Amino acid sequence: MLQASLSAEALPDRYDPRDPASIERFAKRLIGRTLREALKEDKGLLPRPGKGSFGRDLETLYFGLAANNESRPDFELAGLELKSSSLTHVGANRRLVPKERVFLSMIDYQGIANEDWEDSAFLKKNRHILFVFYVHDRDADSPLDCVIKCVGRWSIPEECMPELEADWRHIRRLLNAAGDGALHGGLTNSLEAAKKGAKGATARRAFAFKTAFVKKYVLPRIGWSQPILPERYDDATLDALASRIAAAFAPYIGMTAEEVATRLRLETSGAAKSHHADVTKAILGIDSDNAVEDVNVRTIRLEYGKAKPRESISFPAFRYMDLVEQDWETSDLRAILLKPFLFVVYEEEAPHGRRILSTARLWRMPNGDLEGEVRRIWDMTVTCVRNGHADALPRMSDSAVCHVRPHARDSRDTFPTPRNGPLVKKCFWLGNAYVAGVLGILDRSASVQAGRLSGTAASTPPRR
DNA sequence: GCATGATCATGC
DNA sequence: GCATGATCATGC
Repeated sequence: MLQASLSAEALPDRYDPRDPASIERFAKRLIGRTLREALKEDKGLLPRPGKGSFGRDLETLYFGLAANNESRPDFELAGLELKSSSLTHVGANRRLVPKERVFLSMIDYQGIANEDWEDSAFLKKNRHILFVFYVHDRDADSPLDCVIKCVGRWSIPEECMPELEADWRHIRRLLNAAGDGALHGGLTNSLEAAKKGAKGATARRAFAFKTAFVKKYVLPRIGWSQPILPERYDDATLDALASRIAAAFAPYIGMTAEEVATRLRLETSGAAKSHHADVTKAILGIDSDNAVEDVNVRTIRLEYGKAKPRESISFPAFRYMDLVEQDWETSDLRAILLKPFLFVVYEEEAPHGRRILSTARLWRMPNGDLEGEVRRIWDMTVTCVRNGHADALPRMSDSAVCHVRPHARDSRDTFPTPRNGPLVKKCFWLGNAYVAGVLGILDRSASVQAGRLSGTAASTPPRR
């Protein structure tokens, strides 16, 4: 029945070595999996357990490239260098940050003396990079067992060129003047000459992007952002956000919340009980400690074979005394509904079966519904409370879009009203039939019925 | 089966 | 202790 509207578009199982976009699409198959899983599932390969080199195995086993030596980019025909590195969790919020500097090509101590920046070996090799970032997991035996989080093509941003050039020149100058001994990482800002390989006399240096540079100029440009949610939502932003959300959820469609939690190495106190909201945040790359502001995130549970969710959607309880002082234009309800929703749907795959993530849909309430039906119900509610009818507020049968119902600890949990004494706390709800329409899970006849109940509301086509 | 009222679970 | 998102219970 319900199609996973954001399910992964089929990603290719091979790539065209001349086409950077094709290579990137192929690489993105890795997102959400470990390299070991990808090698097994896609290539039938079983690398030895234990250590192993992520970078080398990625290059040779996954992409089937010959181990490349220096100067030319790994994907030579596409002019694209392959680079993998890791992210790690830090701080109480467990934010993800680059774990270490990203090593680039080795410094050619002799060659660099005669180079200029524009035709440097560094630029030739590293101007265009396909990055593959995995999340470091201290429990994993090998980097091959770490989940790959972020994959994308990247080119050195123009705005970074002056600084990189300055760093590069600085390194070259020191090398020419005083040799290797004069170098250390602290001398430059973005690009450093970092020691690589066994320590001791044999150690050589490679160019490396510093972690701050990676954090600021690499990750945000390859689809990684933290948080993912912007402040304002015109249509263009919303569309852009929708596709990013689609991409973020795609690897997890079809999994249960627990499987997603495991996959994301979600550390929750309650282990198996990991809350759906935390899973959603984790998928979006938002720290679970942080509130998701500016978007109404809601989990929808759908029973097998049902056309609409069992439950309506609640909002915070209102204070009757506040409510009667508000104008619609500046009301709490309007403010809430102006923000987009992210509906995350978990659907039973069989009667009483596992509940799997089936859809994640970003949606904004159409203005007509907001200023029409919702406003009508809001006006009715305010009028009732003002006039001493706070005990008879709009019910579900009054509108498929929006109604009022209790939202309290129990029936003794009350707020004062202007003229009816204390009454159980209540809030506005979005009707489950309306939400079903939004999600596009009502069939036509049901839509018509919901439309009749709600005026134009439920027949409003869902945003794509 | 659904609308309506009631309450739970979690986290701060 | 309360706000918030989510879910349960019951009677029509």
